[in-house]
Amino acid sequence: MKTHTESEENYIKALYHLGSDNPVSNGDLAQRIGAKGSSVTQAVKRLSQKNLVTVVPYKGVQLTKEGILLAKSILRKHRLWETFLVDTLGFGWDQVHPLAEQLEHVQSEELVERLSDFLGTPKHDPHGDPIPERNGQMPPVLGEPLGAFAKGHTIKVVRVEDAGSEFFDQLDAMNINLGNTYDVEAISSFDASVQLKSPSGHTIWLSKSMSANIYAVHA
Amino acid sequence: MKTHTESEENYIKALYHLGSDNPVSNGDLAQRIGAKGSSVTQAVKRLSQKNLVTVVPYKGVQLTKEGILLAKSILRKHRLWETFLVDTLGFGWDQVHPLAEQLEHVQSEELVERLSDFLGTPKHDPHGDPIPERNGQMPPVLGEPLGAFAKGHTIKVVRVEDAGSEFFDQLDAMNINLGNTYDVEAISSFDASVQLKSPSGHTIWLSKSMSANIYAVHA
DNA sequence: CTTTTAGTTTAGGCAAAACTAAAAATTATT
DNA sequence: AATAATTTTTAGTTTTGCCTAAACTAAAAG
Repeated sequence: MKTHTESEENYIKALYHLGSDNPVSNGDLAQRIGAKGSSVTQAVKRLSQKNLVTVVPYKGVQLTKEGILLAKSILRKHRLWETFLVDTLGFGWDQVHPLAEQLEHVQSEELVERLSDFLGTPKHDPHGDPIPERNGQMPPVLGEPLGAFAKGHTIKVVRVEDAGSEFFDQLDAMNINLGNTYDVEAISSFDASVQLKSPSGHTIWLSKSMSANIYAVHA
Repeated sequence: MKTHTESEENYIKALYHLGSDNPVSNGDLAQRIGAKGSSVTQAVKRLSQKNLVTVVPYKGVQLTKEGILLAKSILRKHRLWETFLVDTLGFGWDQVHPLAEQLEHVQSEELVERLSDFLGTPKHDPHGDPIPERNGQMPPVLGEPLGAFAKGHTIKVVRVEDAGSEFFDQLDAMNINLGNTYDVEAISSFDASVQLKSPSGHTIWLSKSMSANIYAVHA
């Protein structure tokens, strides 16, 4: 696999995130990257010359098969590094994203594989997101949003969506972590807020915007 | 501490390596960096605008106090990552340099300090080179070249100079590692080659060019 | 004391990657 | 359908960092 610039890799990542099936608009991509539309036009031109994307002017950009594979390999690195930072170095799960963004650009197949081995070939990162495998296969995306469960069920938190540091602060304040189990006490039909009871007996109220970013399975 | 480009950091590193006390010539720096002299002239101009070096045209470049501190912080990262790669991920000591060159550019004070803690705040890297401390203090440079010891003494290998992959291959072939002890059986006054006996009774002959890159202390 | 040589700097280009401003194409609205 | 609003592209700049070629400096050789 050839080597790519960080900028290229960032565009590939962004495209993958915005959907690897449907074409992505210049504007959406610009917003996600944090650049102006004109810069994006130039960038995707460069990417298409490397066969990482196909561009239809005025219509949109789409990753090629090669581009998708590259995206997954970057995501693999990103999520393995996040796992390392949390599990091995003791960072908080709200701190690791910007660091992983730097580490994911380090080029070395062997490093990635050794890291994966060292971590025990994890299938999911500290946020519960699936870590792509060497071959590009994706482990399952875990859980459903809390709102999908019915009153009376016991659930286990398995994933949280990265919704900014305030979200994580809130989770920490409520002592909510992956693996925690709760009884669903109520789900408001009015504002979709959720009421949980922890095994220690504490009751937790979650707003809709909180609960929508928390995913769980039946315990 | 401000943030610097990788190119800048590479120049700072090179300058430090070529000697932080005496001024360095454009040519030496160019060779070390792997760029042309003209590129170096421009680069050091940029660096001097950031107060990282002082330049006297046609005479030479020298790191400022600020530059030396930056150099040490990069070296600290480099050597901590090398330690991690060897001790934690099981890389060979001959493999880690290019990887550490990438990892050393990751910007995060906290990451460095957590890494150091995780590794047990090592003072020397897998080659026996001193790891600068947070404050810039340098642990001792270990050992003397094998040729400095006299016949009959028992010595312990504590450091090897990075002299390319063939050198490391040779060390591996001879099973020479940091911490190994040997008896000095002979030092040739003719070609400065060295003859060692390992505890297991094997005798090893080292050419001058080999022994000059191997450092030891009295065991 | 001039000339040659080695080393350094300037000058001018090129590529990547960003920007602004203006033109063109698309989509939405009367 | 015609016009307005939005989006995208083009065109021209900027910065970083490299290059080659030409000019310059300093030191060594004649």
